[in-house]
Amino acid sequence: MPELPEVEVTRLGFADRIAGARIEAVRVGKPLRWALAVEPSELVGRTVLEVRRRGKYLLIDLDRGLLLMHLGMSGSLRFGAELPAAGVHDHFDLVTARGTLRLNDPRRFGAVVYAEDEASPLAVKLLGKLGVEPLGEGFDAAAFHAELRRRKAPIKQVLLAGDIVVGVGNIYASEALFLAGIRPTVSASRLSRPRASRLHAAVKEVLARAVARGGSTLRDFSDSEGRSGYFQLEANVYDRAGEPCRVCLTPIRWMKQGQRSTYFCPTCQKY
DNA sequence: AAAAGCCCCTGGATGC
DNA sequence: TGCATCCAGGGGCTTT
Repeated sequence: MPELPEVEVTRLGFADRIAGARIEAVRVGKPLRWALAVEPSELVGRTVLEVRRRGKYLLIDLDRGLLLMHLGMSGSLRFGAELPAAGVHDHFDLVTARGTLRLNDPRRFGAVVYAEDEASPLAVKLLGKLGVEPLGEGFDAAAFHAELRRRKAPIKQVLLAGDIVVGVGNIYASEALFLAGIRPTVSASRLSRPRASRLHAAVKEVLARAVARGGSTLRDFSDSEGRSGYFQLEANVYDRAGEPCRVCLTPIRWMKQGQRSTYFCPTCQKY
């Protein structure tokens, strides 16, 4: 579920409130993708400094060490002073003096991992190969084009890989390519400078817009206060197979690319 | 180095 | 109603 917009909306919902809070207890449920890598009791007494985001990871800085969190496919975070008793899919609780941060993740592709610092081997393994932040200063159209020219894989899969630019998942890859008028199957290396530029702008636009709409709620995404997102209501192609294109009325097409669904308009995205 | 497949796991929708 | 199949916002790991 969570791509950059959902992760960022989640972060914005609790970062300010948890900053400065002392950790009172840590509860772990079923195993997530990786082990926590620290004894939960060792975190008690530490203080949360701030919450950052890198790609789809959340980085929770403590006065010593940090927690790396990932929501996987089905994860969501809640933060509140009076959460109900933990349910079967609540697999991590960070209980602080200001409230509890709780990870709910039915499929358990998500993760919570402790690292002493960002240079630790574990943190480097997870964060080291990430591309640039699409909403930051480092996302440059010319550099983006230069990177794309080195890749022969289909542009959709190159966007998804996250090693050139981070945060673009399955929804927003399809949406950005629609906005840019680019067929998802074209080799990244064949995009001209102007077309790469359009894609660069489309990625920024679609992600920023999705953040403003509170993300996309297709099944179960909700933010740290349980609120749904609304971007899905203005999706042009994602999950709209067979429905008319909002621009030209051609039925939206569905296909598989590397085990993931891709949606596109065969008319607006001719090549 | 890059690309393609394979998994991890649970639950909802669909079809017979 | 029951059961099988397919699909789902990700991404690390292994193999070509």
